[in-house]
Amino acid sequence: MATKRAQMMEETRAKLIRAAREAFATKGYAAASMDDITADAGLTRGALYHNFGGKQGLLQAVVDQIDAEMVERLIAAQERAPSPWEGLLAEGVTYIEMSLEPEVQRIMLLDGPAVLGDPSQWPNQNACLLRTAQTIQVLIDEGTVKPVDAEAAARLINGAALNAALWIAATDEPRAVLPKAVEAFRQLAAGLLQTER
Amino acid sequence: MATKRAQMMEETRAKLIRAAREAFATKGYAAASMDDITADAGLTRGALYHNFGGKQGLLQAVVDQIDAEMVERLIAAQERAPSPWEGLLAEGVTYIEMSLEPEVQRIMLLDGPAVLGDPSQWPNQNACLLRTAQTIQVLIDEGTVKPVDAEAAARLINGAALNAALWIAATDEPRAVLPKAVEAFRQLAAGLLQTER
DNA sequence: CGCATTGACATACGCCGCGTATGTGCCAGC
DNA sequence: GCTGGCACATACGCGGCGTATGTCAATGCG
Repeated sequence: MATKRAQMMEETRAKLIRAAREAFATKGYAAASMDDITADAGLTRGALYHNFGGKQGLLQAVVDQIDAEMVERLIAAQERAPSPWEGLLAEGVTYIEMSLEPEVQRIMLLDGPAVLGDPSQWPNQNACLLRTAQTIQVLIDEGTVKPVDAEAAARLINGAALNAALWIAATDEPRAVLPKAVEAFRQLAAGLLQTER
Repeated sequence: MATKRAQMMEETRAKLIRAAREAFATKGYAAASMDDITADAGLTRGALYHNFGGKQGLLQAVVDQIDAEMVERLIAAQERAPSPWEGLLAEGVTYIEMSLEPEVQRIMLLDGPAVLGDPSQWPNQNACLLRTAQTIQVLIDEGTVKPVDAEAAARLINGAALNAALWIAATDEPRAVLPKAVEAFRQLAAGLLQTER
């Protein structure tokens, strides 16, 4: 077994991450105090510094966790689709929908990049992005989409979806503009398709 | 003439905004202290609070100023293009290029949204976005692009350009990936075109 | 099985930065 | 020229972060 101390430590980390997710999502990174977070977790700032090195480290851990969950949902969405191309669209739509969740939006799309820098520089290398790039590469190889740079296309696709989500979330009637955004997204994405269809 | 006091006040605001632009761009919003900013401007925090109400107000003023400059450059780029469609592409490319500037990136793309919330909610209503939406609407009216929602398309286009820029800026050789990004952007944007071309 | 060591976490302290309340000098109007 | 008000400076308190130090328990070794 993984020596008692190690599993206690994992438990501690998990409690801190859980409390931090809650606080960062509701109050934002800057407004969330480490004292509050650690108190919620039934600990003190000492544990936080010991496990994560500081506030940024904690945010990084939270980001990594959410990123992992997101990529799992992306994969699920893509696998449910009837074709690889529909899979890419499904990923995009799923990304938009996930970005509507306050937690994702606040932590992954706003505070994350602002505090930790560009997502492509994150230690985890932003699994969501990698996933999309892989999917596009498959489509290029099978001749469905034009031979563009896969990473570039993934970036733009994700960026488009991201901003669509931010826009939707900021409007008064999110459910009214969502279909408009999805439609525009599909049109844009179609630009990647081979012309001789 | 605009009564001496009023123009002194404008001068004060200008000096503060100038110093804040510098500080926010280089150190980031959170790390930039109001004491440093006001000292650079040859003033104190009293002036800052009087004129802008606080740190956020100052950031808002900086954002508004940069946004105005950006939209001016976008218009110039669009007017230089041979056709409205090329104008839209030129706007996108210009947007990408502007987003490569550290000042724009840090203030407009990272800290701005994180601190002030989504750009579409800003008092100025983000002139860049409005501009793109107008351009797209013209293209829809003249039948060049499909009848999608102009605002939605503008959001996605800008979002794609934005993420392309963040990506480029984060890489080691920005000048190498820029053309790849631009190419992918043009392909994506082509998805908006009427199919019967 | 007892002791030393190390590691996980708590406690304590100082500094910095923001916001506000209060003070001061200087321009406008009568 | 005197007064009121405004633009800005000064002074103060509070909260939050980071670090240095302390404490207790678990591990490893004889």
